[in-house]
Amino acid sequence: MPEGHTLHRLARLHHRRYAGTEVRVRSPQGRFAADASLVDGSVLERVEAHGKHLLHSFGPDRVVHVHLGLYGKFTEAPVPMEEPRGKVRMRLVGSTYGTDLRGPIACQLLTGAEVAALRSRLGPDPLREDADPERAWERLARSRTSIAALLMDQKVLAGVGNVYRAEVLFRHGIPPHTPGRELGRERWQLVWSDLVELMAGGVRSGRIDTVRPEHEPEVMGRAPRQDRHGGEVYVYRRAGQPCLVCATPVLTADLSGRNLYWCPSCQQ
DNA sequence: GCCTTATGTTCAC
DNA sequence: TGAACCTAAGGCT
Repeated sequence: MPEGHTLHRLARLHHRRYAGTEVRVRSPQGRFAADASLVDGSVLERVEAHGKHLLHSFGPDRVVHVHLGLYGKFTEAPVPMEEPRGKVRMRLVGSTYGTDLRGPIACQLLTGAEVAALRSRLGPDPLREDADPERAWERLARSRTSIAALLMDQKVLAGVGNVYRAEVLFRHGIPPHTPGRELGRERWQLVWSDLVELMAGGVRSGRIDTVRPEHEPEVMGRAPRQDRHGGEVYVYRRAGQPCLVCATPVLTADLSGRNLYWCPSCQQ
């Protein structure tokens, strides 16, 4: 589930639910227990996301850092909550709601300096006001690596995952193997502003929808369909199926361990 | 029920 | 480049 929009959506939700109040923080599973005891009963000051990283601040030197990885999930329930079921890494309970975290790749307490180090490893995040797309362009402009690989590199750009990568390249007709430095600055600016818009939509809806109005099922005279993750997309996980625009079969390939999808005809 | 797969990252070689 | 990690859902039998 987690590309950047998911984390920003969670940040927004957790801020609304829990910020400004004292919260109980515990680790029923135990793996986060020592850190949890250091913030348990404290006032949660704010929650924010940077790329796919979620930060719950209890003070400048007490920041809970969560990265969901591929499997991590938050669930929530009104208080009083039932006994935790399964492996709950962190349970955070406020006055009206509580939330359980399972299966994250990271859940740890960080100091201010550690948070700064984390941020310095991340490229600009299309979902953050403070993002500077020029920083990403500087990396792209001197790289022979494919744009498909660069879009997924969190040091270049923070928050884009496998779905947004495939979809934004399709929407701009960019062949995925194009070297970063051959993209051109103007094209990059268009891609960036499209990501800003697409991902903001993802934060609002909680799903990834990338199909333009003119290609929607009703307009194209085909049956409505949704990707497994709940949204409507052009090429992601549609290998072998006809392109929604030109009917050419969608291709797939392994690119450094991740599945890449594209239309060889629309993206030339 | 078992097997595969997955919107991710890190570490060892 | 490949394995490891953590969990759940879908497809298969």
